[in-house]
Amino acid sequence: MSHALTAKLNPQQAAAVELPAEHALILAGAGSGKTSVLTTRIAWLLSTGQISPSGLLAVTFTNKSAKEMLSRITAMLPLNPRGLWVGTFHGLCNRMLRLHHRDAGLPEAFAILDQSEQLGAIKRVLKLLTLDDDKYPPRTVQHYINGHKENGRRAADVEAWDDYSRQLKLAYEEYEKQCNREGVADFSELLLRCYELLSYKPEIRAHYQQRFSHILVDEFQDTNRLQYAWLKLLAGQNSAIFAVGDDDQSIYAFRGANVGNMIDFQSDFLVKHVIRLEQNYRSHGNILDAANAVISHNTQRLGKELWTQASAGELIRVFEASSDFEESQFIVEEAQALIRDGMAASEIAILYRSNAQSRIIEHALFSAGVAYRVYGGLRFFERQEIKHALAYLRLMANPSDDNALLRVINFPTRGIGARSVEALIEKARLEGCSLWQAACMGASGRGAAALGQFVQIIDGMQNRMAGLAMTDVVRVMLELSGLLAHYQKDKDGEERVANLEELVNAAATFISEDENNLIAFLSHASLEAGDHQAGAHEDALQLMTVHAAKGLEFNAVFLSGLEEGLFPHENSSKDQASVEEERRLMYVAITRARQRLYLTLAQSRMLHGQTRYGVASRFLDEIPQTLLKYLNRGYAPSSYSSAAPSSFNSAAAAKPVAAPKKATPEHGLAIGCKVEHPKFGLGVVTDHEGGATGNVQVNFALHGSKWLAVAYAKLKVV
DNA sequence: AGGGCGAGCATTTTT
DNA sequence: TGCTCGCCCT
Repeated sequence: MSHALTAKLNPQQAAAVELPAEHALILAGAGSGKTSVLTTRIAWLLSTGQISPSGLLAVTFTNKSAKEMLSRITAMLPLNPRGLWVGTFHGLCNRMLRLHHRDAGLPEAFAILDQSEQLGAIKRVLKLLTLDDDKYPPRTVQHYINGHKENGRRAADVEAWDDYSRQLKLAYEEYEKQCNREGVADFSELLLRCYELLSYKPEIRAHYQQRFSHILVDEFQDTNRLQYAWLKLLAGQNSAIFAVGDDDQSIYAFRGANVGNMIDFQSDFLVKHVIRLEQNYRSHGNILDAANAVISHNTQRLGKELWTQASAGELIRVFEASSDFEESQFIVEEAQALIRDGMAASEIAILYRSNAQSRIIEHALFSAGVAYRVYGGLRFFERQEIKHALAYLRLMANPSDDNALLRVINFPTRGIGARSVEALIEKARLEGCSLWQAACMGASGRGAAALGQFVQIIDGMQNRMAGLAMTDVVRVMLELSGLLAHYQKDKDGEERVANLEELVNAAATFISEDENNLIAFLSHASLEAGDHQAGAHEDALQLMTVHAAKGLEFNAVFLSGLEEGLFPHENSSKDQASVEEERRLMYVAITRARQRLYLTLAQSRMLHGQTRYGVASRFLDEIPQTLLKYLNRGYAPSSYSSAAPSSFNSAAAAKPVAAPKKATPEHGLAIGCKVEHPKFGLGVVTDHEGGATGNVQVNFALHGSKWLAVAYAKLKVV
């Protein structure tokens, strides 16, 4: 039995799949077949009869990987996917909380707040407490609250020592109260609430601990403290945790991921089995050598080196452009050449460190008429009209949801202005009730009629939804709320109307195992915001940040903006730890490429409305020269002309670029000149003033930008 | 109520 | 430079 499943695996993969029921850590390098190992492990456990489907819990970070895992398991074994506990951390916690909402202290129909809704809720709290927006920016407070929750701390557990921290703590306390009153949970609340449920309810904890004999975790390096604690609690003494991850691909520390969990895991759980998957099935040798060379500069590693049976392949192509404009021209022409040679556009990715870099590339692609797709835009359930519609649906499920009520009480406009809303809020505060209850009590003065009308609308929806299928519930809502009519009247509302109709389809497609469809549908909408953009499957060039590219692979990859300050980002080049994270990001970027990798940089770049002159990224220097092929080495700052022909068979030539506008001063240190300083090292001249006896501004690779007196600074032109 | 405008700001992001 | 946010004006 096991032979059939593991036949296609290499010895390390097979060993991992067939490990005994004990804690294990699988260090899976990029492209080493980790998903195969994870899914085959599950199939092996099930098919050898070691566990039944209900004894298994597999957790991932994204819905995409959860779906991928499910479909691969069900392809190997005939199983009902609904019975399997395979999902995201948030999805699984939501599932448990719905089942035990009473024990968790949540209403049955609790709503899930996404990031922006949480921010809105926090703004209301801050307003209530009359905290100054400048001193307590909502985003900061949000970060503060989530940070504490992700470390398992309730407001009561937070220490406050001065006025500032006392106010923050107070805001957290008020926010907690507000969420409880309204029956809503934000994303981190799902995890924390579930963790507390398991901590405080021994019988529930015992139930799940006995039930799940095997817990499998994907992308373990991305777990935060709370997720780790949750896993530990769930595992108890009897389950085996099978954790798969890659410390070298840990790129989410900024949102709480704690790579240290991998080390803690080994000691906390006395892990006996550590298996390294180092054979890479994705990239050619030169690409892997480059990745290995770069990542070897990191000090905090568990240790791993990728290798491949594939040939060395092509050299990595480096293009140093004079400007960001020229850089994007180069990328577009080169990509067009690849497409002409038969490569599918969707197999070509253009990666960048920050979203702002996409603009100029998009412009170049647009001018050249090349189809492209940018990842990272608004998603379906994040659209304004969909949010409005969902708010009505939420009110139908739970009218005490003040967030939802405030969103739509006057949308479409029905004469409930800011004054009426203020009065309503005040009334609810005095009565200690929800806005809905306050609204039901009726209002005095102007606006009373409008408020009554709103109450009737919601009541009407609730009355008519009984016994209806989800699609009809959505239709009734669109009708009675006036949303559909509103957008139909709007001359630019065509797309929004189409999206609302799409929402009806989404409801139709949504088949739930849950008995209360509306609540399940709303959870689904909050937890899976949907695809990033329409046309996902068109044949188009793929544009995305390096972060977004994690987990993906392409035949050809352009990695742009390889300059100090951009990549590594200047905000991350101060301390060693963040430089190491940037380096892991570089490692992720390089390992996305199967056959061909381009590294591009620009000497000058428009950033925040100013032209900046950058120095080549340190990461470029960390790649052995023998792996690189400079497409335009030996350019001169005043006339770089074209690159050597570099594509398979075309001469994609970069256009010559005009010389710098400012006249060259007498000392010869023109803008763009590379110089070396005895103390600060290498840099680039970015500005000058006062002629031969004046000053020059130099942007040093390792010390940032400085003004220096030409007469004294021992600058050497290099 | 909704648009216009100026100020301020500007990694990375899933759930 | 280009966007978002909030405020003010109509």
